[in-house]
Amino acid sequence: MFHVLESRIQSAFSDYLKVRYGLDITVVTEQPKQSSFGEIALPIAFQLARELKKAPRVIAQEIIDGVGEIPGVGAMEIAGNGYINVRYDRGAYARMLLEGASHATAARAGKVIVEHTNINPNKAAHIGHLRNAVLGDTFCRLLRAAGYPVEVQNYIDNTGVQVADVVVAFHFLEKKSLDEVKALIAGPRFDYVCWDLYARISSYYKDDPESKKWRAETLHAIEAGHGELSDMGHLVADAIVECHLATMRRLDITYDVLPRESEILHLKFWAQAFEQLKERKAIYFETEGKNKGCWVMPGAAFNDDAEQEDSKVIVRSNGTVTYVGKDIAYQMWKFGLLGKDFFYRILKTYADGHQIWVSTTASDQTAPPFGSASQVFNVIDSRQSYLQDVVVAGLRQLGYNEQADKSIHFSYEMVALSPRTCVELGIELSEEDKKRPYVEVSGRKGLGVKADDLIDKLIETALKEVESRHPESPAEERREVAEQIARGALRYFLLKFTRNTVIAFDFQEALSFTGESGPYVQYAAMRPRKILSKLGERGEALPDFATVLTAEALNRQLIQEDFWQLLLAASKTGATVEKAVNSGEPAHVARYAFQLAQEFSNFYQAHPVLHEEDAEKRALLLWLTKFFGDQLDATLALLGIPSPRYM
RNA sequence: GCGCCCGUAGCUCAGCUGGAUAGAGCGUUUGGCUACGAACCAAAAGGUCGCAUGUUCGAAUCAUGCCGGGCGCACCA
Repeated sequence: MFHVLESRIQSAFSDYLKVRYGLDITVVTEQPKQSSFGEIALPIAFQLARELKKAPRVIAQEIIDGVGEIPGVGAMEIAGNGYINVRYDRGAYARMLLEGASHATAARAGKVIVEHTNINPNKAAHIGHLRNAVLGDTFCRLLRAAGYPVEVQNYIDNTGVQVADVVVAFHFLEKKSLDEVKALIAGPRFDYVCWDLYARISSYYKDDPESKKWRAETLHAIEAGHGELSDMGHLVADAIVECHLATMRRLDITYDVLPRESEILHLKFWAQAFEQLKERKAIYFETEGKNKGCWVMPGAAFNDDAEQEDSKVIVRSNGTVTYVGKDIAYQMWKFGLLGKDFFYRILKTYADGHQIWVSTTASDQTAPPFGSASQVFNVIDSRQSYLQDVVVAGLRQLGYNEQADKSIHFSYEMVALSPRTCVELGIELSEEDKKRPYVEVSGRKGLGVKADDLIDKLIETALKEVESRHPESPAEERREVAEQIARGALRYFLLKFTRNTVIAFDFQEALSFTGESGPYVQYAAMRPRKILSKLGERGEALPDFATVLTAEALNRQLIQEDFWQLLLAASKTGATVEKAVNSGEPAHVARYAFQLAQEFSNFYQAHPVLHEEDAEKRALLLWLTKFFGDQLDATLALLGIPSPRYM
């Protein structure tokens, strides 16, 4: 609601400036430094001072006098050297909130695709993958809240080197047959088995470089798509994808469609893209130098200043296509530029009816129309920004400038480990590493925190707390609450950092349920519900707010500053979502949730709602309680965090 | 060597489309459960915003240069 009034003020000002001074400028608004200055501050007079050659205060006065009445605005005043501070009409504003004035966000046209998770299906997910998935999933929720139709994709590289390596380990190292691998898949934690195996084969390659020929052989078989090695590749990849889906499900993360690399190959997506790239001279055949015999994209295409920047190989001299090439084809498909589509089948249907589709080479199932988006967000680690630049350059070279502009690398920094956590995990550190603020994880070495281990640990920690506080509750229910708290703790922990901050993962910090944490917010969100249910237990009903709390009554009550500030804070959800979507920063919403929780905890402490005797004030307190509870729950939902019924 | 990111309180981080007295959490010290549950609240201490120059009425925020740290720059993904 806050931003509705804010934009109303902005347009009133800009209309006036146009008429009065003939100026067409965008009016910026800010939050005043101190709440006592009002709700909105406009530094517009400073902006105009030079142009109009007048003192800012004089200009500010002219504007205030001229701009006239703005519905919902109570007063405007000049402050400091020429700030214009705007105060809302408290009663009118509260009344708008009370009536639930339609701030229903308008649906926006143009599908947005968000691609996230994208874990190589060859081992268990780790903490870094969780950051990717939680960021991507939360951003999807925010986009939907802002009115965008969203399609969630999780790309599966099921024919790549990493899958091949695990197949090599099973087949050549462990001499396992297909049936033996199937037995392992049926057993517990197949993704953990592969995690160790992947580390083993990686070090084996190092000790015995000759063994790399196994990889080449396996990769070739997988790409050709037949034979035992290929079958095993599919078996492993499909099983690991199931593990990943289950892990993500624990955090309430799901997908619409899983496009797989095997279909990109077999449905000849690349061949189609290759023709376009050649035809439009986006790539050329190199006849000399180190890249002789390859199709390459000139360095100038993706790097404007460096002349000596190396070209990027797209097709190798042996005729196979690189990952970047395949990614260009995939990116073209996302925008509907390829002239080809996958076939699809339903991979699974969840209890709530949500279906996950997966690409396939032939199908008689009718799938929703996937792809053909007008905007694409690729949630990918910042370490891959160079390659993402090449992909976008590919679109541009093909003449798809509009799509290139709408192709966004939603990058984030890695999750490393704090030295203390390394020690806990039994990872040996060099003296040099011990002094560093963080240590990078390595899948190849098998170093890292597995996602499921972390979630288990969080649940265990939460369960202890819940058990000590609610010994009388059924065990099953306590478990459910503990799971919700764990989910809240983890998602909040991963979201509270802005994207370009390296997270030095630390168990102690992640397991903390106090201070700026998910459980703190969940705890605060539980309190309004508790108050309202206590009211019911006393046999009292909620007053009819709409009749008791007239604009006059609200004005009387909201003179009290902390009530007004509280209400104001809780009305900024929409503004926060908008800001987070525009800046691509889910952390803004996480911080907002924490702020709301703080405000309410404060209120809770200061005003015993049910003990209030003055009827009008009591009605206000109850309404604030109700309103806050709803806003807290809604904000948590935006973050994918559940609100436990008790804690 | 080139490119991208980071440097703000003891620690971990917000704030960066320039704007009023630079903010949180943790930790430290102190106080608050006979209240709608203390996973809470209140208070205190704690800052050359890496350094320098510039632009500006005004810089943590923009520009340039330096210093320190991280990550990229494969016919791997």
